[in-house]
Amino acid sequence: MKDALLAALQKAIAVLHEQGLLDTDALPSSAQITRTRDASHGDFACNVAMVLAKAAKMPPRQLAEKLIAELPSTAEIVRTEVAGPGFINFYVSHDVATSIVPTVLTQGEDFGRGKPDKPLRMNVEFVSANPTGPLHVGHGRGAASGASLSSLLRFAGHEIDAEYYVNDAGRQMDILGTSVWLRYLQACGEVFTFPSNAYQGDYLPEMAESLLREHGQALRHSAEVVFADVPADAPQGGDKEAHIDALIAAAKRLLQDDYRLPFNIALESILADIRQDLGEFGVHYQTWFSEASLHPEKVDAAVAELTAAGHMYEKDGNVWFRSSDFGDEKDRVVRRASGSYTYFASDIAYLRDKFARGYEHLLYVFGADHHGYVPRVRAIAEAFGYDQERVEFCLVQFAVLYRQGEKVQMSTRSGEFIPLRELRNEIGNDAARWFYVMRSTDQHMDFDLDLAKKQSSDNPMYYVQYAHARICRVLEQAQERGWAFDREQGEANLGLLTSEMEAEILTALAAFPERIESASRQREVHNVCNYLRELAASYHSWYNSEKALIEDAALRNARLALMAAAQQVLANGLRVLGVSAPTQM
RNA sequence: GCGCCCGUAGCUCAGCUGGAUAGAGCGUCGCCCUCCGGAGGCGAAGGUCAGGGGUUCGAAUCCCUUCGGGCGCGCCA
Repeated sequence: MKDALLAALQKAIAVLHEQGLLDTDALPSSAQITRTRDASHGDFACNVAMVLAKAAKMPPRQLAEKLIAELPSTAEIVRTEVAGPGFINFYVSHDVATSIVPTVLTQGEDFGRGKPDKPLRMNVEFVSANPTGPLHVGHGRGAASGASLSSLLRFAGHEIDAEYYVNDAGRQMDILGTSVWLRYLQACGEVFTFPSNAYQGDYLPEMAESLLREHGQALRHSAEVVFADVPADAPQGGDKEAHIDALIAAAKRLLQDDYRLPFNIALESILADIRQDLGEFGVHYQTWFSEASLHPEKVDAAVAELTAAGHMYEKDGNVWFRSSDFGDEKDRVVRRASGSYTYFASDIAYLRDKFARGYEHLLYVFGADHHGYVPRVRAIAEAFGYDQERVEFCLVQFAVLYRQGEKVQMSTRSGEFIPLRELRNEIGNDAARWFYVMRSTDQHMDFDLDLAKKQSSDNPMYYVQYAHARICRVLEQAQERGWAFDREQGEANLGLLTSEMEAEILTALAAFPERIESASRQREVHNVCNYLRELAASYHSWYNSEKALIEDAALRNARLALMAAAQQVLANGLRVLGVSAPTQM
C-alpha cells in the first residue's frame, strides 16, 4: 500500500515538474508514507509537501493541494486531504482495510514473516557466561533478549545462528578444576582449609563425589604434599591469588595427565546444567563454541596474520596488538613474555573464525558492563580488514528485581546469586521471557516479580495471553452451539465490519508485518511486546462491546473471521518472543 | 579524570533516521455484569519531555553545555 502511494505521488510530482512548478521530478528520499497514529488523520500520511515546499517556493499546504489534484485516482483510496502544516492524508477503502483478514488466515503462521532484499547470514552470540557455576538472574536478561532477538531476526527473514562461546580455557577454569579436586581430596579424608579464592558453590562436593565414584582414590595425594611450598592464603595473612595459583600448579604437577579429569567433570556437568537451564527457558543455540578449540592452531594463525599485516609489535618481551590504531584507548597485550596467550588472543582468533565460517554479520549481545569491550572487538575486525558495519553490538542494561516493592539484593561478591532457575520456577518461563524483554535493552529496568506473577490485566503478558485464550474459547463455543466458524461465509461478509473498533483491529493486523520489520531492523524486541499489548487492548475492547455469537450468520462469521485473524497474529507475535499462546488459562 | 547508557505524568516505561493535540500501564477517583470467560470494559484527574543554549518551516527526538543517576576503564576471564 505504501509503495502504491509513493508511486502515485511520484507521478504527481512529475506532472508538476512538467508544468514548471517544481525543478525536480524525483521523489525526495526524506519523503515518507507513515501510518497515522490518530484515525482522524486517515490511514496513511505523507510529508512530501513539507519537504518540497522550499524548493517549490510555495507554502506546504498549497503544494499539497496541487499534488493531490494530480494524483491518479484509484479505487483503493477513497479520500485524500491536506491537514496540519501540510500533510497529505489518505483514507483507504473499506475493502482494502478488510482484505487483511483473508491474508492473515491464508498465510497463517507465516503472516508477518519478512522478505528482506538481501537476507543476512548472521551470527548472534549471547550469554556466553563462564561455565564456572549455574546461571543466575544476572544472565537472564541477556538470555531472553538474545533468544528473542534471534527469533525476531529469523522471522524478519534473516538467516540466524545463535551461538554460545564457552570459556573453557584460562585461569578461571583452572581454579574451578582445582577446586573440584580439593573437594575430592576432602571427600577422600584429607584435612585442610579450603582456599578462600576457590569456588565455594555447593555443586562442587557433588562433582567431587562422582569423581570419587569413577576413579576411587587414584587421584589422591596427601594434603601435606599438596600444600608443601604453597604460600599462605589471605585469611592467614597471605595472598589469595598466589595461594590458589600455587595449588593449581601443584595439581598439574601431581596429577599430570589426570589433571583433566576433575577439570572435565566440572566443565561437563556445569555446561550440561547451563544447557538444560536455557533449554527449559526456551533458549536454544545452533552452536556451542569452545574457546579451547581455538588453541593453539587458530590462535597462532590469527596472530600470525595480524603480525604480517603489521598490527603487532614487541615491547618488554610482550607481544602487543596496536588496537589504538583502530580507535581503542590503548594497545592490548596478546602474548605475555612467558609465551602464554592472553584472553584477548582468543578473541582475535574467535572473531576471525566466525567470519571464516561464512557469516556476513556478527551480532554480539553483551551485558552493559562489558561495553568497554566494544572498541577492542571493533579494532580486531578492522585490523582484519572487515567493514565495521559487519560487527554489531547490542548492550543489555541491568535488570533489578523487586519483590513487594523492595529491591532484591544480589551481590556478586557475597556469592548470593539467585539462580535463573529459581526465578523461572517462581514466576514461570513465559513471564520471565516477557518481562526481561518488554523494555528497551538500553534502558536499565525494574523487574517487578509480584506483577509478573499476577493473573490480571495489570500484567501485560497475561493480558495478551488472555486475549488469545478468549478467542480460542469463543471459537470453541461457536462449535458447541453448532455455529462452527465458516471461513468462506465470514470472508464474504467482511463488509459488515464497520464499527470503529473493528476498523482499529483491522488496522492493527495490517500493521503487524511493518512492526516486525522495524523492530528487527532496529533490534528492538520490546516493540513486539508493545504491539501485542495494543492489539490485545483493541480486541478486549471490541469483545466487550460486540457479541460475536449471534443468530445473524453472515455477521457472526464475519466477526469470527476477524477474531481468527487476531488470534493468529497474537500467536505469531508471542511465538517470536518465545512466550506461549495458551488456548485456555 | 576518560568512555558508554539513561533522565518524559505520583510510580514503571513507550515515543528518538525531526512532523499534527507528547502516549500506555500501574496508582488515585468515578462508572459498567439477565452477557461469547469481569482473569474484562468505559471515563476523569495528572506534563516546564532534568536545566540552558543552538540548528529550522517544525525539536522529547539532532548538536553543544550544565546538573543528576547507572555502568565500565587489568598482561583477570
